[in-house]
Amino acid sequence: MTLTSRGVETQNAIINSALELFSKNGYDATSVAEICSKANVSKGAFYHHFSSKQDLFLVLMGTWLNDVEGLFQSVSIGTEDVPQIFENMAAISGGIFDALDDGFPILLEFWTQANRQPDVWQRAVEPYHQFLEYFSELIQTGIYEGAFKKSLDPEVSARVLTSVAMGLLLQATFDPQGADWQEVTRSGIGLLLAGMR
Amino acid sequence: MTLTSRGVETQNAIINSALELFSKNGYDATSVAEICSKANVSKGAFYHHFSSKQDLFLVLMGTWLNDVEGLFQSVSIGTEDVPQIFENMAAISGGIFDALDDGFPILLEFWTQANRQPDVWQRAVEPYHQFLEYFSELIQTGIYEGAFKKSLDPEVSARVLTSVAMGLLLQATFDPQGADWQEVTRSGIGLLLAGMR
DNA sequence: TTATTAATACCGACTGGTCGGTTTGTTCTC
DNA sequence: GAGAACAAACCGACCAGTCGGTATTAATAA
Repeated sequence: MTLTSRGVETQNAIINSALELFSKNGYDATSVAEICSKANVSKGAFYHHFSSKQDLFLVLMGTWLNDVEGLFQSVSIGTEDVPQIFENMAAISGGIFDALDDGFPILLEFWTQANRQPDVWQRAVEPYHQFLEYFSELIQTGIYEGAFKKSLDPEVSARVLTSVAMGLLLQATFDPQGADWQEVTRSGIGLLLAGMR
Repeated sequence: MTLTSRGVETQNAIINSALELFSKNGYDATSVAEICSKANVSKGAFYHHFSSKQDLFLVLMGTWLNDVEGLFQSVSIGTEDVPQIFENMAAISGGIFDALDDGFPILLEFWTQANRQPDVWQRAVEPYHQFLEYFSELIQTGIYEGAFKKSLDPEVSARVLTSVAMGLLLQATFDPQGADWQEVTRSGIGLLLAGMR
């Protein structure tokens, strides 16, 4: 099963269309025909490249999670002060998701699908755990450097930090005009870091 | 347009079946026929009581949000120490959602639907804002009582607190076995309160 | 108490249309 | 010319919602 350059192009077209439609209307409410139409591609082409709608979803989720991981890794280079890293993350958190086109809605879609379909769940847990571990290690370093109090449990704190981030994104997506979310995010991370010192 | 006791019973049967199915499989993946079957009710009965599938969803969301509000109000009576109230909330947060049958998955469903359908959004914003206001007032009281530092912005802090709660529920639903979520919740609220003092 | 009326509650077959996926055949590309 | 890439017609299952008609229940009159 080789791949011509033309093939890769249509694959990308399908993936991009699907990303947009899934995040706007959800997995179930998005039809394969709709995806094909937006990608200027026939159904035959679709099922030549993907074995099913779910298959496309899994591929989509995989590539998206990879992209996110790359972006997050790139944030923490050049700085050694751990609290500063978290504050940097907070400062650009909006931008990170903007850079990924459709941002949080699609993550929410991944989340709900993973809660329902075991195969989706299995593909999502590992990146999720890796992400937590990355945070955990960062916090551990912070403790070692004396920036955080020694009684802190890195793993637990990592989950709390993740919670704040996810909760803020959830609210910001739901009610974008409701608050200055950049300010709320900055303040939230600030409160948490203050509690961790 | 009156209602016989028989009518109320079938209404409840439909609502309960729908609650279960919506939270398990989602709104789109749940068919009206499925709901009827589970409720031992015909399609005719369904459309006698609800004008559409969406209508049922809105009714369902309304009653659920009312129930949640009642539960949260009932938590804060009998105590005057504001930080203690939050710690109590954290302690019973798991129980609160257990008491509401299907807990967080259905809330997630409300959230995603509200992000997509304007009418759902409109019905959800008001309770959401009321909830935030309730938290905000609680924090304001805490500041007045000297439990929190004066530089704290009550509204912003309320949103941060909500974020932690939602983020924790999100993670706990996704990965129930991944951690001792009761402990993580306790610790998370603890960190936040420490930062607020 | 009983018969009548009317409104509520309900049934299930049916409809127009959409869905994910298949099939058959054509067109590119190497 | 061989296999990859694509197009479009097609299929059966399923969907939300409708409709003509039937029970059930409550109010009213005899």
